[in-house]
Amino acid sequence: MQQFTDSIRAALARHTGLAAEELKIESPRDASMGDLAFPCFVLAKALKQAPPKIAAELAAKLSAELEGIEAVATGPYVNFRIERALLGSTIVGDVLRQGADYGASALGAGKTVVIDLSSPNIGKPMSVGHLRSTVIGAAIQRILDAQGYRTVGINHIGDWGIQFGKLVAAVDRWGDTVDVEGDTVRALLELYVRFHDEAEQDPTLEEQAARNFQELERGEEGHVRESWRRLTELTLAEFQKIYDRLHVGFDQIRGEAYYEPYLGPTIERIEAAGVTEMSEGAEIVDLGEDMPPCLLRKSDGTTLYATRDLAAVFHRWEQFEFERCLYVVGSDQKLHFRQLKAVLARMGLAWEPRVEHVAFGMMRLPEGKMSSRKGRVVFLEDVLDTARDEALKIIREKNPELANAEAIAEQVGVGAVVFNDLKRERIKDIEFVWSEVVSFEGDTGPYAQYTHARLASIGRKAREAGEGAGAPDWTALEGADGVLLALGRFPDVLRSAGEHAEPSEVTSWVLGLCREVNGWYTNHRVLGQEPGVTAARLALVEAARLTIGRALGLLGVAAPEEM
RNA sequence: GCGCCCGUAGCUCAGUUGGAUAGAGUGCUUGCCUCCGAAGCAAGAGGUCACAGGUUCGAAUCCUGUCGGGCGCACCA
Repeated sequence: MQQFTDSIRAALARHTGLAAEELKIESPRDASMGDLAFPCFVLAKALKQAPPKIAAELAAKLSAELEGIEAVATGPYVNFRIERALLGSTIVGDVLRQGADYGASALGAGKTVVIDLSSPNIGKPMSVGHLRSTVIGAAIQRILDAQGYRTVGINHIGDWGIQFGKLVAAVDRWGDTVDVEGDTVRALLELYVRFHDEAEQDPTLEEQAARNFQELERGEEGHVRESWRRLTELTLAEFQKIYDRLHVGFDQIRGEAYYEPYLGPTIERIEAAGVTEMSEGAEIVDLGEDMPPCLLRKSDGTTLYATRDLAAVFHRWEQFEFERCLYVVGSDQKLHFRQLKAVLARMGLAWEPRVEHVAFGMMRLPEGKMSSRKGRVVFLEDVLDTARDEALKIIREKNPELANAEAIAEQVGVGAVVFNDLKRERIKDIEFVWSEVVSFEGDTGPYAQYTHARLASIGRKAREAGEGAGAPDWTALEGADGVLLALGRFPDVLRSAGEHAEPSEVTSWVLGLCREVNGWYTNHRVLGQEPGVTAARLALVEAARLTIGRALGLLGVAAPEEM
């Protein structure tokens, strides 16, 4: 596809005197008008002519010199129509030649992108809210990987803070009433809630918690640290089961505790930049009128979240000299990241713009905001299980002979949940509605998986029948324009999705491709045609299957051959 | 109160970074399984792009204001 836009751009540049990069080539609103379009408004001022006149003149000149591309003026637009057989052979050829690499590029060669994703808290359950950071971050990482970036996915575990003093105190008192070893997360949640309930009557609890955390901060290798370490390990092991189901891995798993030794030097570094001051007994960086100051050290001398994040970002810069450092964190923390960046800016660090908060909308329940304290949460594990069970039910009904039904139900169910989370623009809030999450029809992951399975099935049948050999007759792809153009757009979609850190660009594109493919093959039979016709259509089927599978893979959704 | 984000079909969302007659899914009403998998396809109805101004050849898109919703606002993370 790129070759067509390139040659059109080059020809336009020759005739208009504008630089090729300035010429915006877009798609016509109505596909019947052409494959590509150039609006002539930009030239009107310079040439002092009406856009329709410019379009007519350009069309005449370009038609003559572009091989295989017809240029027609429609009002103020020049519309380009690529010769059908050429379009088909070029795009299908590109896809099949590049195979699983189609859409990949070397855009990011030699550049590193650090991605902070998932980042659950020890002692709290992984809710459907954490799902967002995990699947959005992982999709962004895969999309950037495909463009040649070196990516470093970091799971920044919340394993520090006063709540661990509370947790250790609670386990010490009531640990034997719950199953900490076997069902860690639920047990710790129960203890945490109990701690807060009983602390209202018993002030010694808060005192104990504070002593515990102080011991932890001192770095003392005693009972508290031992207990903290054990709870962390048990929780992480439980989280790992979910990461396995989501097929998400990390290059680094680091708790906030990792940065403890760096906190002192971090504060010294900020002090050395001359931007710190004391205010109400706390050490702060003043950030002007626009936002509250950033607190580095509380009046009792201990550090805060922001201090640890600053330590982490310095550490990451020194380790990687990243091109971008992406924080896939909910939009409720926007102010925090604005402050973080403002501190870096005040320090005069040139790399500050490379730090980006990739914010995403909040997951809300119909009855209100989620709250683990009020028991108003949906556990991710339950969601995945329910979706898997629902998928299995449908498989038993629609495809009872399917081998490995359980394994495929897992792929479909988890795929539905993941895809649903990546479907809309990430900044938008989501209301969690069960019926939407376990829906497998329309704009859903299973719809894309189904399309993939159908295409795979046609390919299988062709191999069994020994069809598809011989020279393709590319004119047999008439009516497949929508599929071809969608396939041709894929590399651009990936680039844009990476640039914007926006996986939804890939989901909505792949749904569009699937819609085109489904429409096409219900009207154009592949098998049992003239050999040239079957060969061409089969090649398109294979190209579409590969690309859909590839796109789903980047999103973290499995693409089964049968379902 | 202040700041940031969101507002497009009954509902959930796209809308090619300012371009042509605003599109999907879902729900509703229909039609299609002797024909490569009906988790599918096709058709119909459904819109003052929250509202009011402004910027220009052109605005759902940019600016200002209003309304509605979400999130946040120094010693939690």
